[in-house]
Parts: sequence; structure tokens; C-alpha cells
Amino acid sequence: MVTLHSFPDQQAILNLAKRYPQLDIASVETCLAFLNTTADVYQALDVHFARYELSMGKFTILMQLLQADEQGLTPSECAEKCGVTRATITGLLDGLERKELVTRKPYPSDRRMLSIHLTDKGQQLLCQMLPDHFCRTTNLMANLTDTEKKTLIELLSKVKAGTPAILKP
Amino acid sequence: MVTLHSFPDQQAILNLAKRYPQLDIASVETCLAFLNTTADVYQALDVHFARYELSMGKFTILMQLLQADEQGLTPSECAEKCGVTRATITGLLDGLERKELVTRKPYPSDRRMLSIHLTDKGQQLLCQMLPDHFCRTTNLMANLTDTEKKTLIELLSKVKAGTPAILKP
DNA sequence: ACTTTTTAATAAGCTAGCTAATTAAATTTA
DNA sequence: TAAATTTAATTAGCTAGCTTATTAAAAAGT
Repeated sequence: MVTLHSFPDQQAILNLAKRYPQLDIASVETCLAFLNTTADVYQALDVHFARYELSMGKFTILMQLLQADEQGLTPSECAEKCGVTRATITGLLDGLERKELVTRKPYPSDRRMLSIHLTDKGQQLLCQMLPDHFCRTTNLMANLTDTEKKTLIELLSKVKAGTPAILKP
Repeated sequence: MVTLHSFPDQQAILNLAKRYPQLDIASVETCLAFLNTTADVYQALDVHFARYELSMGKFTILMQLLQADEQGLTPSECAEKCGVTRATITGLLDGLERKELVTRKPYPSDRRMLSIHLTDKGQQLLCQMLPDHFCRTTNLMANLTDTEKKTLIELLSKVKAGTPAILKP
């Protein structure tokens, strides 16, 4: 999980800007605000999921399985839907299986694959926690009006559109 | 690092909203937009820091040391400024020391403490990478006008203000 | 002056992410 | 039909975060 904060004060940014003309103060401040908010939100979410002895990764898999049909999902499908590698999914499923929240079943037509299903216990846990979960998610965003939520989504998509600039060689 | 994505489609959110009246669609969509943007930005930043054989945590420590005075920083001060535990700082300093970017020196007046300093090599690495780093940070935010950057900072601080709602028992 | 408590850094053990390699199974190629 | 290639899941090894415990050193209390 990410709890890293960065707290440079205004003076530190100004000092750096003197030495590095490439530093755009407004951009750096926006970036730092984003990273600091991320650290806080993730830390709070970790506490939240820990109440139910879950992590965000485990919870995400459970949610994907809740919405899957009777065939379940393969580990590869879980990896794709959750945006992590298959190796990571293996570890997460190990934990979920140990807690008896999911089962790994053979895939009928391909012995390389598995079919992952929610157990009754897993379904019950989600039923129990989702009201609380959605309440908290709603309250996380309660300080924003509906217009502000839309604005935030638009601005975040502009930030996201800038990520290739970091990846470029 | 966090690369977890969550990609529920519109229909999935609507289905859940039918079963869980606590689910506020606008809040969940805003939250998911935030988490997805976070995943992308962190993934891109990981690639960026990896070019210099660093991680965000290591880079943050180096930046704190760059701005420190001649006394350096203690590991405790690093932990506080970076927002992680002292145990985590120990591991990060191990890596930075192995790369000869920092040195651990005895603290003059208290043998429990250490004084951490940038090496010449560490300073040279920062001088070399910071122009590129600030260019990329500027480009990450280039799709936003200055007004939008200020708006984003304000909206993020409202999100951050909502984190106690997740922490509350 | 000695004992107790607190503090700093680290070690141990864990989770969750990654990459690369491995094994078994399916598909493709010749 | 057999060999070669590709795929799915896992394993191994790593990093970076955490908590808890440990050890050495300083501070506080008696």
C-alpha cells in the first residue's frame, strides 16, 4: 500500500525552481497535492478493508466475482479485470481461499485453467460489508457537490491523459 | 506500488445501486475515477524512477536530504518527513547506501541516532535527473490550465477532508 | 547512584505488488 | 502424427510498505 507523503514547504519549491527552470511551480504543487491525497485515501481504505480482514486487492476480486455469472472467472480474467499480473492474483487467491471466501475449481474444457467462485461465506461477507462500504465511499466524497464531482472526474481524466509524458523515453 | 485498477462498467454500478441504497452513484464513480487515475500515475512514476534505478520512496529521501542543512537528517526525521515508519526508512536507506547515494554517520551527541547525508554521487544523480523529472511533472499536468490546477487542488483537499469518514469506527 | 522508562534504529515476519522462470496443457506447425 | 510453440497458473526472488519485538542508548524517577 502507499502511505508515502511528501511535504516540501513553499520555500523549498521556490528554491528548487530557482535552480531548475524546468520546474513549473503550479504543476509540482498540483502533483504533490495529488500524491498526498492519494496517500491519505489509501491509508484510510486500508484501515477500512482491514476491518473485514481484507485488502483492496482481495476486495476487488470478490467484487468482480459477485458480478460474474455462474461460470465464475479464471485467474487470467481476474488479473485483467483488476489490472494486476497473474502472479499477483495467485497470491491474492491463496489468501482468499485460506479464508474460505473463494474456491478454485477445475475448468471443464481446459486443464491449464481454473474457475474461481465465491463461496457462500464470501457472498455473506460482501452482503454484510457493502452497505457500510458504500456509506463510507459516499461520505468520502460528501464534501463535494455533484457539480464538483463531475469536475473532479474531468480534471482527473486530464491528469491521466498526461501519464504518457512520464512514460516517454 | 499500486497498479490496481477497478473497471466496473456502468451497468454493474447500477445493478449494485439497486441492491444497496447506500450506494451513491456519483460518489462511487468519483472514487473509481480517483483510484484509476492513481493507479496510472503511480505506474508511470514507477517507470520514471526505475530509469534512474530509484523508487519513489528512495527519491523522496534524496530530495529531503538535498534540502537539509549540513547536519543531514536522522532516520526518524526522514520517516516523519516522508510519512512512513522508521522500519521502512531503514530498508530504503539500506538500498540507497548500497548504491552509494547516501552515508550513515554517527550522530555527535546521541549514539542511538544516525546522521544521514547525501554523497557526492547522490548529489550528482539528483542534478542529472531533476531537469528531466520536473519536465515530466510539468507535462503530466500540461493538459490542465492554471485555473484547473487550482480547482483540482481544492477538490483534492475536499476529498482528503472526507478520509475521517472512512476511518470512523 | 541506581533503576525504570522511553527512544532510535534495526530485525523478523508478513502482505502485495513486480519480473522471470518453470511446469503442465493446449494449439500450431511441419 | 510428432515436434515445436504458445498459454495458464504457479514458484522464486525481489522491493516497499506494515507491525511487533529486540537491542543499545538516553532520559526520567527514586
